[in-house]
Amino acid sequence: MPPKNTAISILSAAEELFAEKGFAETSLRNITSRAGVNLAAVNYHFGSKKELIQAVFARFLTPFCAELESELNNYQAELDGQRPDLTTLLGLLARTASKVDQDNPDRIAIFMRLLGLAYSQGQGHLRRFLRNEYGTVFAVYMKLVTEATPELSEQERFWRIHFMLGATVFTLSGAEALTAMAEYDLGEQTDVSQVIQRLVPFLSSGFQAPVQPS
Amino acid sequence: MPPKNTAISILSAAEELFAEKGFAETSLRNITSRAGVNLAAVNYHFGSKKELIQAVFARFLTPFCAELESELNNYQAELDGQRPDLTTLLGLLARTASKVDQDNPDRIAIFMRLLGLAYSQGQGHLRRFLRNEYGTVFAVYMKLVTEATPELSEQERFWRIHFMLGATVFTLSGAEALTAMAEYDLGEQTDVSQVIQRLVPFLSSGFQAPVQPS
DNA sequence: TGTACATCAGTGAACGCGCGTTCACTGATGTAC
DNA sequence: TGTACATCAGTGAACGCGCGTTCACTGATGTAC
Repeated sequence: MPPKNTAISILSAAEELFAEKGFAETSLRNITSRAGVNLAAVNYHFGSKKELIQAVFARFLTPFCAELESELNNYQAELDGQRPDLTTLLGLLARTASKVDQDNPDRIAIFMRLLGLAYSQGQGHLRRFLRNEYGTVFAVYMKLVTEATPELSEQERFWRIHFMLGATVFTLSGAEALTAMAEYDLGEQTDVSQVIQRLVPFLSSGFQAPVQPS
Repeated sequence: MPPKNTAISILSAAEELFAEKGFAETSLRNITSRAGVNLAAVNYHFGSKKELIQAVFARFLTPFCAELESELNNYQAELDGQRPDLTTLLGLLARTASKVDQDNPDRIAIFMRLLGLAYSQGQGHLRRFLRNEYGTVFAVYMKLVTEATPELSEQERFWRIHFMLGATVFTLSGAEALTAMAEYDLGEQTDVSQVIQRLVPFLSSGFQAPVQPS
């Protein structure tokens, strides 16, 4: 079956390879040869390597953010002015992530890996792109998290959000290696959705920890 | 003041540049021109770029692990067979990190950034090098963490350790950007040691969260 | 003390290679008259 | 219905560039006799 759409083949190959090796380490020759298309097709369809990277993120994030937005609207309507609950908000994010790509539950892990790379490698163009395109939904989510944790100072909340983000991005982005390690060391099979299930109570407790207990 | 030792100038320049841009994105020409030395000096002193990367890690980790080992011995002697305490173990790690490079408290952030990069970029050679060189101390620390949390199953402990590692590596490796963001958004100055102080209760609560509360 | 040789730290220029990008081109499909 | 032209998707080969590495070399310092 020859691929119908060259652009889509390129996006899929790029997504896999970027997640495996990083952006700089993946060449357009890698991508086009895995996709089975001509080298020049990347620049034809996307303009440049940078714009290809952005397109890979957009293919995941556009449906994800649309779904999240509608989930948030539902939840806000359901609340009807009551205070939101942090664990519910975290669960909502987890549910959105698994809903957006039902036939490939590991897609979220691949995307987290890309997100981690985007943070750790330069990619300033990407951060700007993401903020411009998807900043609004994120701000709504943050507003609800703030309402759910009125006992925290702004500073404390700021840092704890990043602690959560770190635990999530790091473990899900390394999920493939970690589940393999867990199976080898402990003899138990785990999949990404189980990792997320374990994450939620950890994050919830951490976020709501007493401030400076010692 | 001309640098006394070419090899040390190279290590320092490489450490800075790797942390700023990543391994693949930093060329030997970048490094040698910042260090003010000849391009060929890297291969003369270290053999190859890979071995330079390993040397950068070794310069931090060798004193760090020596210090950690002696701290662990002290603590074990002090315990005298009693059960270790998780928060104390986390604090011990934090103290070791700040002790090892007193005149540059942000060094730990730079190192965490390198560690995060090592995880997220390929660098299989580096993971092998780190396990061979420093695996033993790490195993002792893990044994104490296990004794401190007998109520957790092996699986749960395994995952929670990685959640902690993720929160730590991610926030400390992005510490420069995050403290700047915190200052801009919230008008409050923060340094790395304060971030670590905030981390410890978060991690401690997360690690000891009730299993599957919902 | 003097001479010969070895070692060490560093240098300058070049090597081949893989990279992202460009460009003139092809062949198929769609549109106007 | 037929012809002319425009658009689109893709191609093959080449471009210049920066990369890590190599190599023959230099000059200073140390060692043996």
